[in-house]
Amino acid sequence: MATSALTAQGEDFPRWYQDVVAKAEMAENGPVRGTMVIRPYGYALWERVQAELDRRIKATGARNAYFPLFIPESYFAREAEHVEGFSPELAVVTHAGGEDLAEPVIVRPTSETVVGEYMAKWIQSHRDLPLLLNQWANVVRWELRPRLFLRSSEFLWQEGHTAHATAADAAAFAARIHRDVYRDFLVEVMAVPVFEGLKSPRERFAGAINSLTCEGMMRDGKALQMSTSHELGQNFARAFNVAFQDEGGQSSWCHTTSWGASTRLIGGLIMAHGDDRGLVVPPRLAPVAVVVLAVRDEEAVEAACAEVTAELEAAGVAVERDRARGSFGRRVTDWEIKGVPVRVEIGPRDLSEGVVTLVRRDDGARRTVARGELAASVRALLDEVQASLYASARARRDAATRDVATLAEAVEAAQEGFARVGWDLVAAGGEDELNRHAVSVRCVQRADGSLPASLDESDLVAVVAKAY
RNA sequence: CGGGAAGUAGCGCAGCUUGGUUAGCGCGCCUGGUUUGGGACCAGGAGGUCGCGGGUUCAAAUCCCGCCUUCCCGACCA
Repeated sequence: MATSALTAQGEDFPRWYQDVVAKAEMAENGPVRGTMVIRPYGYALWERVQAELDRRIKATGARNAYFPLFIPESYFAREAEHVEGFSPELAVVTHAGGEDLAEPVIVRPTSETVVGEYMAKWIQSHRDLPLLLNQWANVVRWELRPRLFLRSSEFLWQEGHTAHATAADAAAFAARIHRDVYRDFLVEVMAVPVFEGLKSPRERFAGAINSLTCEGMMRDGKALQMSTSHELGQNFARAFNVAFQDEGGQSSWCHTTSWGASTRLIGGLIMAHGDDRGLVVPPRLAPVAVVVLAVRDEEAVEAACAEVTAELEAAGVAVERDRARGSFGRRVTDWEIKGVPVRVEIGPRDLSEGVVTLVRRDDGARRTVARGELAASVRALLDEVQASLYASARARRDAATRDVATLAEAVEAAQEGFARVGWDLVAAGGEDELNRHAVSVRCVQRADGSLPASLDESDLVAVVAKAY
């Protein structure tokens, strides 16, 4: 057996991450610093993320629309915190069409401003509310320290924007998106257990009055924000005159929300489940859930592979037949790096016994099943793998999370994983102390781990960690 | 943007300290053959402005200066 194709996680985690991204043929750097070329396999994963999120987003009643890439610079100036938060990472077009522009144009880092402008036109009456929009788009935030999928100067995402008549309605909708779109997707599809909670005022989105987050734990113990949902209060409505008349003819500002998840989720997928053999993709997310491999290049074996592939396809399984040349071991390794959850291996021995061999990517366990039970066995095995990935991610996360009583203990625990410490302690000046040690407040939650209604609740707990 | 490390074939590297024939090695790639139940082997072959620009020198991958890029740590962030 040859040496590993990848740097071991324990040896150098960031290097391992890069190796996986490269060797699984997911993405590479673009010619301009911070840009990313997403290769077909990486994009197929993103398309699965899109499909699952889009379905859930539409189920909430939101509809897709598209707003322009270019935003007038003046829009940003209208919301003070927003412009302050984003100005360091804006890309600005000052020259186009062969001359200097009268007003510079911002390449969107997010679209609250331009959406606000059009919401104002579209909303007159309480009957126009709620207005529930989503867009799939690229955005640009100039990054000083780019990293494929995790931090690139241009990335892909969805951003939802909604307008409501009341603060309570806006808050309820943001919570619904958080729960029914993001948390449900992360847990049920991506098999990533999440810490959910509210962002501390310091970690909040620029211009929001409240931010909800799903935080995942990566296999090196660091945190990754997987999604955010923001209550924007009336801040943007005021800045863009998004107003409506109620039943009594009274005019008031709308309450808006925004919420997003990005290609960063692919980075989270890699780091939440990946192991020393490469990527590990949960079956429900996998663009290829099953790969069928011929152990030997023999006619009868190839014919059986073709039959099995067709049978699984007919059974609704995302199956691909391995067509690569080279030794069996090499082909196996290549599919392992790509994280395909289940392999069907067929060789002469299987043929003579009327069985096929099924191998799990996550634990390497193999079993043989009768040809007649193939489709049912594969489906059951995929469900098993899905459940098992979530369970082991959950076990790792719980083992690396400590409840502590002091800031010093929290900093110490954050060297290896997450710490849960009283929010009162953190809010009373403790956040500076944590930040000095590169530890940040990932979210604030109730003691039982549930989502609080506001930071004003008593006995809240801060989940703190080092973060990507 | 601050601190550190590095740029030599598609990828990973050696050579640089002490300047001097035709710049090497592994993987990958191409051709042919033998192989294939966990990263196969043999034979032949292609592939290089040594990151870019300038300087020193009879002579620069090697020494000097500037710039660019990448990676790590920090600040910022989805």
